[in-house]
Amino acid sequence: MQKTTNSYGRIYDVVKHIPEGKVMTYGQVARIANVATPRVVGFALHVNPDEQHIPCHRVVFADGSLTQGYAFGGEGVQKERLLKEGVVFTQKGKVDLENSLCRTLSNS
DNA sequence: CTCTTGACCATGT
DNA sequence: AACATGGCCAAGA
Repeated sequence: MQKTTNSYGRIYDVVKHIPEGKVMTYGQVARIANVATPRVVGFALHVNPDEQHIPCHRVVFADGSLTQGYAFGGEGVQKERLLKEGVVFTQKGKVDLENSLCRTLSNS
């Protein structure tokens, strides 16, 4: 596993491994995927070659806010999707990182 | 090879 | 608290 495909392959693998009801920040994914900067993560998800198998909606900002600028299928759909998965949101419209942030994958 | 842009993050004002 | 700037790395033209 974790074959050294490209940095992208690692990103997709990590994102696909995000458990339901949990979310990860771009920086977190970048760190676990051994990617240089979170920008590459965002870029990788942007190309999104397997959107049906890559839950990019489970990837959020470090603040817990959702993707600004572009949605994978509509505006606000991401939030609806996360809510349906069991992710908790705050009154501020952000993800409750205290409860939904996946840190179990933190690879030392 | 060089320049620009990009689904970010942290800091400063 | 909100807005603006800098820095990081990679891919496209």
